[in-house]
Amino acid sequence: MGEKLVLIDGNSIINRAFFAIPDLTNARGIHTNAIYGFMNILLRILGEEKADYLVVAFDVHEPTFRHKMYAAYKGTRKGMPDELKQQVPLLKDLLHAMNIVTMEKGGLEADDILGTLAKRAEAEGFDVTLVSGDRDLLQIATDKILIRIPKTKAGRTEIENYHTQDVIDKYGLSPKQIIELKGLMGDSSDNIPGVPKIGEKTATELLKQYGDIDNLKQHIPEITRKSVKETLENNFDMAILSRTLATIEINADIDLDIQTAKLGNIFTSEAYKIVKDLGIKNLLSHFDESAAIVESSYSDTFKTVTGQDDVAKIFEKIGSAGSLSFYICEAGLAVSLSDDETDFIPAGGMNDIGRLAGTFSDIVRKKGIDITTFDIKAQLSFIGELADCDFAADHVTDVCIGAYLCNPLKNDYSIEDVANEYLGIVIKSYTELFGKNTLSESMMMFPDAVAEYACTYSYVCRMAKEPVLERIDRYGMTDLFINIEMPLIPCLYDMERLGIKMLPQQLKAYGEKLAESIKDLEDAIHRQAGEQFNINSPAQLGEILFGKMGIPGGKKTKKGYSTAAEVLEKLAPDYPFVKQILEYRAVAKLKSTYTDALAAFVAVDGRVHSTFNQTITATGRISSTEPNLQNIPARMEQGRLIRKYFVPEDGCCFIDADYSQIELRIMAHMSGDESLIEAFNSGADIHSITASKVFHVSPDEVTPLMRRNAKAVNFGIIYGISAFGLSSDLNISRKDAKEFIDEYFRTFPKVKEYLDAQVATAKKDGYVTTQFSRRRPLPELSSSNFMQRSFGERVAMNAPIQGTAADIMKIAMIKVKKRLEREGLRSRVILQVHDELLVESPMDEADRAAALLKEEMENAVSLSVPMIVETSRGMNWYEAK
DNA sequence: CTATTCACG
DNA sequence: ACGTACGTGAATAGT
Repeated sequence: MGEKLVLIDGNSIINRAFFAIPDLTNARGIHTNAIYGFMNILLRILGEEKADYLVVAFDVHEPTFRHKMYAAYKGTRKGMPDELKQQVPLLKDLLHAMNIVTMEKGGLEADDILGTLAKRAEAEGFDVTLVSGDRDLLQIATDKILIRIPKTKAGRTEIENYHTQDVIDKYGLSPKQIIELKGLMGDSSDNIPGVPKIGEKTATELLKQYGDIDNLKQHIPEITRKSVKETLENNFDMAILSRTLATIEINADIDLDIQTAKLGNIFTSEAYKIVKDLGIKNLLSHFDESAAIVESSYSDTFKTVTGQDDVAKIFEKIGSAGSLSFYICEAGLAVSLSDDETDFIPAGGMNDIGRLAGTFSDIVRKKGIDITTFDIKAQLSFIGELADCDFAADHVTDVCIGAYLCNPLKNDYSIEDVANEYLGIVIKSYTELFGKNTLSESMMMFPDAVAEYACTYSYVCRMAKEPVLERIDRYGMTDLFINIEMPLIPCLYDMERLGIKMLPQQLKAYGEKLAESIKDLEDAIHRQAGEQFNINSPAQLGEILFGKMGIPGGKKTKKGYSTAAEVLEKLAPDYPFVKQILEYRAVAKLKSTYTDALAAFVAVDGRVHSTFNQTITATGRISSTEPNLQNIPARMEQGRLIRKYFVPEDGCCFIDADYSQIELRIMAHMSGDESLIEAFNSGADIHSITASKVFHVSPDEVTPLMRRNAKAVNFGIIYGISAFGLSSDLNISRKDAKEFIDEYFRTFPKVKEYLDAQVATAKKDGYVTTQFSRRRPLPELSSSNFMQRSFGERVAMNAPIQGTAADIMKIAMIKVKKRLEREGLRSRVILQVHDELLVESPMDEADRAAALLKEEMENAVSLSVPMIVETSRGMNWYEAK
């Protein structure tokens, strides 16, 4: 048995991967699907073959000998989309990091390099495996050269294998005759006009009979089928040319000592870093072992401190430090006092975590030390006293939030990503270190790893602070960071800590009522369907509605019929059955999400403590989870009743303060459109005024329909208007929708100018910004894909508006908190729902609190239109709206 | 683990 | 010609 050489057609495989795998984009907007797909195939091949040597060949973007032969030749590089083209150099970098040899040569295609290497290696006694998606390569197959062609079947990659006999079995022709076959059939991608239009069947038959094209020429007169005979007579030269173009060069001038392609360790730490940097999570596990050998000289500076005297010394040092970074968790406290000193004090014994945290907080507060950490809100459960510190004025730096501001598009912000992106070092992620174990479990099982984890966390914060702040500054977001994002943290922490009182028993009772409706509806639906089925399953429901019952509905989703409310609502007037489905859905949703699930979140204090996340949204809004209190039903009465079970503490009431039309007002301000500004200054209902102006009628002639249309246009404008979107929303023709939009823009010309300018800026700079300089990158705008590009354009119009509204609300929250504290009131903001604050207020100060709220929110910023806030009061959330 | 659906602003 | 409104989170079904 000879040694084995594996050859891979880089261009062919990456192309195939690109089209087979759905678009994957990492946080920086870099497409990675083709790299991922390529690596999957590569790793699979290497897993199946005992390869001793490996070469990946690529095409070069310059004319090959085939172009010289035939000017119209397009070869394999035609039409490579941008998203794919960008991935090629990245793949090469990754391959090089894996110590894999790549080859490319001017004037040659990858095929020629592979053919030459394959034949040469065969002659030297190697076994060769050649991987390509291109069937032309079959001409190279021998008993020693295996051609492997990956194919995607039903989402799974299968690889077809061809030695000489396999080619004969499949095509009835020898490998050499494959070239003849290509010649006769021509190759549409070679763009050769006039090549005989002979199909595969006919061509194969001819070749079986006559062997090759040259011999066939002698026998053309014998051919009985007239059309075949004519095309051959007329286009014979082209067949010869086509054959020449399809012939793979096996004696190309290539200089490669196969020994240099010896396969070594491909899972290097460099490769790990690249894969991690590219954000291809599914690939990372292959490289896990290398993470263990990643150089970590910085960890020499980590120390675990236990003795009381030593611990006291550390706290002394903390007291005399001007600034420090830290990380505190149930396992203990890690503090970085300089670039080469990070100490970890484990919790336990005399130093229980409460005491450690208390001592630490006291010192930091008393001395006014500047502190840096990563996600401080999650650590305030230990060091809550620090929530009273001045988070602005540089006293607190949260590196996590800083990283979010610099790029708000990532799915998550982990300390290891920051270490990689800002420090260029690879650290082990939590999962890599502890798997699915909690930190407390890991403390018992691997105390040393926990210590190292805590120290690394603190160390990375210290080292990343400057680069992160530098980038924030370069992006013009220093003010946003220091004066909005940092001071917001205690606001969110307060809302989480305080929570909101709920009445779980009453809520459950309402749930029971809903359960009865569900049962009735379920029975009625099953009866009419004539069978039992799971109404909650879109697949089963679709089959019943559009299959069994024959209701016209058409397909809409990947997997079959769409049963979304949007579709069913159109059918409801004609089919009472469909209407019942909709009712069922509505009630089932309420029960599952808003009674049962919500009641389970009530803590021992009788309140629900949601988590408010500051680093989730692309626009700067905050989000709420476990439970999400920002999507409690409000639009439908049946759902809105849920709000009756959100109640204030005894002796308190709720005050709800709502920004009126904040996004439209922001658009009026940012566009500077006089008509729109004037409309807001007049104080009347904005949708009615819009209708009056757009439809050219006096304000008292505005019909409800006109107002409804104007409202939809106003919404559409904010979302990044398109005729299609508006038409589907209003259920009108696209032409009519376009009319509305055009008329709107004629009425408010500067709005159009403004929106166009946002898109233009986005295209030029690659991002848009809010009034307070918050940045939203738009990688989609450079896409060659129409749909993605259009999406980018809509986002360019929407993000500055939605984002500015988020900025303003954050400013208001900070001001409201400060003012409440300054005035010594006990009223507290307990919820934020994007343009609304819910305040729990003792009865005796409710009037003051309401006035204060309105004043601070309305004057949070000064725009060219008034900010109007409406407040209302109630003994539950339902009443307070 | 992904797709579908639906609740909110 | 292409095929969508912007931003979220949670429950459920089914691979």
